[in-house]
Amino acid sequence: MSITLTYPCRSSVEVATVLPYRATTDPAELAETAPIMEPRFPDRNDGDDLIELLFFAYRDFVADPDRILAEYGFGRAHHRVLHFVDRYPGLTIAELLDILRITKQSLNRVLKDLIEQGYIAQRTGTNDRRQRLLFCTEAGIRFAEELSRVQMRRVARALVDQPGRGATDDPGEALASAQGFLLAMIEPEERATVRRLMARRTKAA
Amino acid sequence: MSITLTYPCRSSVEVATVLPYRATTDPAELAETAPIMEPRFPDRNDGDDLIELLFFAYRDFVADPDRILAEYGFGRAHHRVLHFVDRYPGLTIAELLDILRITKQSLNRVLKDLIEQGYIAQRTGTNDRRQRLLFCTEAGIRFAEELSRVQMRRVARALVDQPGRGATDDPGEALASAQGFLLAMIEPEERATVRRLMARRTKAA
DNA sequence: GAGATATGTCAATAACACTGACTTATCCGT
DNA sequence: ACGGATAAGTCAGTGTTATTGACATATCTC
Repeated sequence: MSITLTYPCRSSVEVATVLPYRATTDPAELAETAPIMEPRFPDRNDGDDLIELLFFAYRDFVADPDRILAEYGFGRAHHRVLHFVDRYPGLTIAELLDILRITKQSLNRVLKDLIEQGYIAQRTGTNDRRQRLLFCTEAGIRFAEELSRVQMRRVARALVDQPGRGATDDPGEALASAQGFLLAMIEPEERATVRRLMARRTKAA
Repeated sequence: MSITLTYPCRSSVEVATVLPYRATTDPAELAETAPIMEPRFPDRNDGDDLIELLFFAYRDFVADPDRILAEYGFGRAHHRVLHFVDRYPGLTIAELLDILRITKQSLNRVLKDLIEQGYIAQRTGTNDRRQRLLFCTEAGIRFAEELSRVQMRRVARALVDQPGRGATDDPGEALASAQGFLLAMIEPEERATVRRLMARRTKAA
């Protein structure tokens, strides 16, 4: 029942025919429910390892800025808002809500803090005057930069430090494969949105 | 001042001589503070991209189990405890606290819920009777498995789905490089601990 | 002008974390 | 066997981040 197309050398991921989950009972829709190729881990430890590594990596990844934020009396939520507003100036509230996946009320609390303390400023939209476009102030840019620095350092080191990678290995490959993996971890329907967003970045090289 | 050892083809990570940060002012210790090779992104967009991708990947990664947990009336904190106890039966409270990086009080709240509802059981340590060894009950194992399944699926797909990867590419390589990157993201002093922990896994292949 | 949209705001609640202080049981070295 | 250290449990209070539901305002679009 499970056609293993596994690749020769080692246990990693196999592809098996599996009936895809459908929320419908509509016969017309179910008719087109052909078996699809569903990837599986022949050794579930490989999957568990990756799940745990993601947990540990994220744990330490957020610990860096947390230390700095505590000095300013802010939390992680403030960091996320500041980060995205810094990187995508002119972001609207709706866009920010879609990125962060929190409610308007949750966003408002932290956004209010950042505006009141002069890190973020609002401007009424020009095309659509209902929108509030968000921008970082000078202080906001500096703050975002300070937070970014520690995370940037960790990520840069991670690309170079990888055990098993020789000095001859191209870190550009490590970067590309990390980006590829992380992008593929994103919900498929959201990938285009993320790509579109990231294409809007304004920082100079 | 910044010696670029960048690799030919594309902009990714360069290595520059940088004075490492030292918390000390002790001259003896400072004397041995030789410049070390500090990796940098020549194009900071590469770093920012990776930081954001990690955010988005983690956001969607935890969203899967969140939906299931909500049905049971549990939260993320319960999932984390259940996951680690399931995978490392006999885990002690102290070990769990070190993994999760939360306080005893925070752990106790969720652990109590899981014990009261029959997903986790405690046994007094045999070597050291002060310790409480944690184990999943049958129900706990099933619950953990249900939560694991959706995350496993996302991770397995991510290794196969990666855009730019042809069908000829070895997903074993994708797995190895994702593991390498995530492990390298972990605080260096913690990597050994994580490796040691993961070597203790008990699940059959 | 009507309905949809973007934002802001009120009140109440829950999940998850923290600090600080204290207790109990057990282990280990002298 | 005593004393200090360690593992765990617990009490009370607090803060951050999130939630829901309801409603208000301004603006856009047709």
